[in-house]
Amino acid sequence: MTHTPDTLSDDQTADLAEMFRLLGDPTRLRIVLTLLTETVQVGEIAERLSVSQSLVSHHLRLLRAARLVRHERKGREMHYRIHDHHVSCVIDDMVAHVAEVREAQHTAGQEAETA
Amino acid sequence: MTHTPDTLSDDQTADLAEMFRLLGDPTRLRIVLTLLTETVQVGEIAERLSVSQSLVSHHLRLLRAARLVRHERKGREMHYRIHDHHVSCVIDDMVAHVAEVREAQHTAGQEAETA
DNA sequence: ATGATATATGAATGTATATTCATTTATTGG
DNA sequence: CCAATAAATGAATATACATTCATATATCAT
Repeated sequence: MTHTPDTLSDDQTADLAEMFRLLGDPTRLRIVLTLLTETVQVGEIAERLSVSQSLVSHHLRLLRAARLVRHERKGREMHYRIHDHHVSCVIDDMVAHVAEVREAQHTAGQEAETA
Repeated sequence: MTHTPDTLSDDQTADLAEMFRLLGDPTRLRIVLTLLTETVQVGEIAERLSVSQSLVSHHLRLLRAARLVRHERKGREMHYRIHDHHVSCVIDDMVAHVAEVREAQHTAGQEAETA
């Protein structure tokens, strides 16, 4: 059911947590979602998400370091895109999970989430 | 390449970020990893990870609310396990990503991570 | 009922970090 | 070279939240 070895090294576990943590911030996640299907330059990301260019840059630096996104210079512009399909997969799976949870919650009506 | 619609509702995006955030804490992630292949009771999780029972309980509550894990009472014990295969998939994919990043970093030698 | 075990909860706190603002570094065109 | 545009960086701050400690709830055995 899972290919993940049940024992990961401390380093691997830390890296894994760090990746998830990076996607765990709403602004940063929205940036990643923006880059999921397109290559977009910094200024336009900021514009689309209505956040400051500075903030986008700060976040992109972290996302780059974790290789969640790639960048390439085109003149004065920096073009960013998702790093690879693993990242897309992770997000796809999580979107599916969220969808299921929401469905379950609707089905369950207004009961407490976890009884 | 991705099935994720490029426009998610604000709520969906928030939920998505919340899920990732939950996996983004090292302790909480280790708890989830523990439950990836087995059903384990609270006390034993605490023991295996060498953290307090209280802390494990606090984390499990959050993981439960997000339906990242399920629980079932067996006498005085609470048995926890991963909620569903989506969660396993997310982790598998991310493990693969981390593995690739590490490989790339080795290959690249000691250059700066993002030039 | 009582004591013992397993888990959950609440409040308090220190730390990590998202965001802002000001500034700096690149790159292009004149 | 200069001005203009695009992006990156550093420092400062306010806030969120992981952890601890003390206590409460639940279940079982006697």
